[in-house]
Amino acid sequence: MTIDIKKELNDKQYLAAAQVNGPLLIIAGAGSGKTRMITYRIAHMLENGIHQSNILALTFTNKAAREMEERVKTLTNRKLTNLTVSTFHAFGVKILKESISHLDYNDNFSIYDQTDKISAIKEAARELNISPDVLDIYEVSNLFSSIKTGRQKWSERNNSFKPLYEEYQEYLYNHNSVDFDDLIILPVKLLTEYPDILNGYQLKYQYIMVDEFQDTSLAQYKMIKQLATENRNVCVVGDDDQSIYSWRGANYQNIINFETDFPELTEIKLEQNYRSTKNILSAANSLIANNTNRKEKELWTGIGHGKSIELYYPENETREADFISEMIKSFYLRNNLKYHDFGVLIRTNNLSTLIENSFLTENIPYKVSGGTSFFQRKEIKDIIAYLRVLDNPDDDVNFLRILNTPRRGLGKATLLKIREISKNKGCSLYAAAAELRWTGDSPLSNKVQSSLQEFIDMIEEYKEMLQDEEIKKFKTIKDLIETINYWGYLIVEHQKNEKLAKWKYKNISIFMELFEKWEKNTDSKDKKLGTYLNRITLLTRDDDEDSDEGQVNLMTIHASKGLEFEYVFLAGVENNIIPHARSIEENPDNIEEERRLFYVAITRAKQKLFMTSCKTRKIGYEIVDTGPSPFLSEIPKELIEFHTPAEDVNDDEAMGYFAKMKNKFNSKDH
DNA sequence: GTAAGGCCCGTTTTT
DNA sequence: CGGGCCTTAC
Repeated sequence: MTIDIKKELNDKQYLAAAQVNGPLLIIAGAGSGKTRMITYRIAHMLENGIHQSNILALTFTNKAAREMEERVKTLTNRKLTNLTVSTFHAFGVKILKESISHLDYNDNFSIYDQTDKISAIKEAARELNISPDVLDIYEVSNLFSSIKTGRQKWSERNNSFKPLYEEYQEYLYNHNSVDFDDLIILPVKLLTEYPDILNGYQLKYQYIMVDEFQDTSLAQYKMIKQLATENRNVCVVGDDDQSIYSWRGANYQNIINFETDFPELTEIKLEQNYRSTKNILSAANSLIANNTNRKEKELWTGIGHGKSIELYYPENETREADFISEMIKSFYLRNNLKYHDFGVLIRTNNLSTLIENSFLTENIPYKVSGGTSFFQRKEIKDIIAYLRVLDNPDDDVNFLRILNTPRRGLGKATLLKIREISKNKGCSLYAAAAELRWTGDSPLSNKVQSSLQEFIDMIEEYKEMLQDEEIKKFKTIKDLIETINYWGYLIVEHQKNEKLAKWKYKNISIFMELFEKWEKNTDSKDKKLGTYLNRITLLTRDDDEDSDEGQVNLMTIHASKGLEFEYVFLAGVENNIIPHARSIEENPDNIEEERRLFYVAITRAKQKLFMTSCKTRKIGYEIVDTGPSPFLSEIPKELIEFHTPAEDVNDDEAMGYFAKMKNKFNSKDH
């Protein structure tokens, strides 16, 4: 079967998909059929005899990667098990798996996420006798990230953190662990310092494609450049107007770097929008025109004007949530829409709670993406920590997490003794604890001694079981959870809230289901526990493939990039939320990035856009008068239908509201 | 030495 | 309101 890409694509898209050789820069406006173009481009390559294993497609999120892979598979009707479609970070893990031994790491390294990183920094601070409360740990963590990725240099202002940074690095190294930044930086190091390794990858990946190029960091760009510099078959696709990750090191400058490093490039602009109505697109265009730092472009659409954009001013955030629910319900019933045709977008994760509550009361099926990831929840992290230690005993951060969770009488004093041995012997905490267990004239009380012994023996036992290929790991882990009596722990910890305990335990069951599915899945050839652990550390949402259907999508604007919905609700369109106060506080120039965020939000909508701007909002504990987002005034008035807050709460609703409040109050105070 | 209860504070966005 | 950290109670 051949695919007629000329017929399926517009002229510009065709040009982009047909040019397989040489560097290509594609500026693809929102909704310009970028994914479609990329999909066809890959299919076109495959049809022209390029082997799938020679293609590397890099994306930003797991979701995007999965989607792209699916689409290519469907289009070409091939299995494509050797096509590499991956996020930057997952690709980094792959390189490290293969070559990290050159850097003197073991390939069963642990990946530390944000939380683990913070604990590691705290540990490092302890080593240096820096009391952790003098540090703004969050800030330090960001600084280290900037230093590591080369975004910032040591200067007089931050020099004082240099010893701590070095200690932190040593800590990671000693515990055979890497952080998220390492997943990019270490591969770059390998590719720079080992020409053989570089050659190997260049030989393998002769055709490279990068999606969401505007969101790549300088380090990620280096990686691309290294891989592509020999073959020069590299296609990057991006839209400077949708660059919303600069705080994480994403750099618009990369588009310029690309132009300098690959001067022979072809540049193609995709400006026809296939997604939104004229009204929505005009609003987006007028808004983004206020940014100074951008590539000139004007998106246009062949679609009609469509419905007007509507702006509502709810009294407060509860009313806002109820309003959104009501609207979704009524449109769902009247307009023959499915629930998954609705997208509810928010600037910050914490805005989701009330909306979720409202969906729950109204029985609207929904799905939140982003936010605290499933795998970041405490109960899941606890179980993962056990698995981490079983896989990599040097992993101190996770050892610390499980040593006394569930409580087994191994507290501060015991830990101090373990630390001492670890320090003297230069070994991991686990090894130190294992040694302490046998010490004859133990400095520990009998009770503690036997508890420690039991703990270590248990770990050893499960370690052995996991190595036995005959036994299903799923069963072993399930067994482990029972042995440590995690359920009992949850009950004790949440005595006053049995529901919470049950919910948490249910999460663990879900986790186990996911694991079992993974283990059973014949597609995954590498069934090592560490492979699974490293995979899930990079997941933010629970990627349940088939559950997208029939559910309203609730997510942050950041998470919505690349997606589209028939109807979009944008909540919290208020000053200090978008643009976010913190962002402006940090640097007034961030206003442009906030505007791009708003732009991304608007351009998700196909048919209809609703915006809500509350008059008051509860922030922390107090009720604050809020003003509408200043960006609203950058959209031509005639495009928006304003709904003045005329309708006050009617009596019935008011009663309902107060009754709810009263109940809430009563149940809390005995 | 460990665990339970009191007190303060509130991470923008994510791999 | 809930989680992390510190103090006090066993």
